[in-house]
Amino acid sequence: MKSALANDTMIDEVSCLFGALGDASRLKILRALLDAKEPLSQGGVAEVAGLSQANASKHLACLVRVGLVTRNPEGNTVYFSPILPLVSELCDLVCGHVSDRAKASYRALR
Amino acid sequence: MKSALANDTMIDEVSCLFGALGDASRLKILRALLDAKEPLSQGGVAEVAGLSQANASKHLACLVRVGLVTRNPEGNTVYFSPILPLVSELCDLVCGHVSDRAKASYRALR
DNA sequence: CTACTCCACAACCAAACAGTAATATTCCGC
DNA sequence: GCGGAATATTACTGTTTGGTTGTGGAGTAG
Repeated sequence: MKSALANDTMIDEVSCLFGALGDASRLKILRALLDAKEPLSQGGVAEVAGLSQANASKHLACLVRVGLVTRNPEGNTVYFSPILPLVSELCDLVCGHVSDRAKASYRALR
Repeated sequence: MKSALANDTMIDEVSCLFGALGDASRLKILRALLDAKEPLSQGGVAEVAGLSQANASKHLACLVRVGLVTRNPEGNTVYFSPILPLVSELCDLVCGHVSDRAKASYRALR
């Protein structure tokens, strides 16, 4: 059977989603949300991830837009949560591959 | 336990890998490699994906650099293959999520 | 050696993007 | 109402990046 990348609109959507994951600041945000077992306010995210307020706002908007994070306003503050298990599975897959590659290249040097 | 995004070098590596996936041309290359059940030459990739020769060369180099594609020269031509099952799993995960979201937003309009 | 094919690389341009600073806006407590 | 806290948005800047064109090198057949 054909790959899941059926048509070109799917290609565009998927590239947007992967593109959202392809930035260190946004990954720090996702790490903050994954490590905290509860929703975080935007301020909390910014503090844990080490980003300015405006910067965190922009990156969170991006993650919400592509559907990796949910946005939940309560009164004055907005709480964000990662989409599970999608986000953790993606990170685990890629992290596993990265450390495997690192191990292999380490062994190759001995 | 903590997320797999342990430290900042891991964040950088992972963002590079996701960034490589976050481009429509590179996804078309991966689709070409996944659909063809055999290694493709660079020219074959460029033709199937609809890219110029130089462009395909650059994108393929990017995919090889982050470890999503293997490079296998034979005589004058270079053959490329996707890293399985990593690439197909990542695409399937994200494609599934994208079509689920599309279905949900469709239902929400009725 | 010549001609041809396949690929890599450099230089360049235009578009996209991350980050910042400053300024709204919305909500809450007083 | 007023002031403050939390978030969104705008304008701007510097950097990055995708695409093209052109060129050069490596391999192969004649």
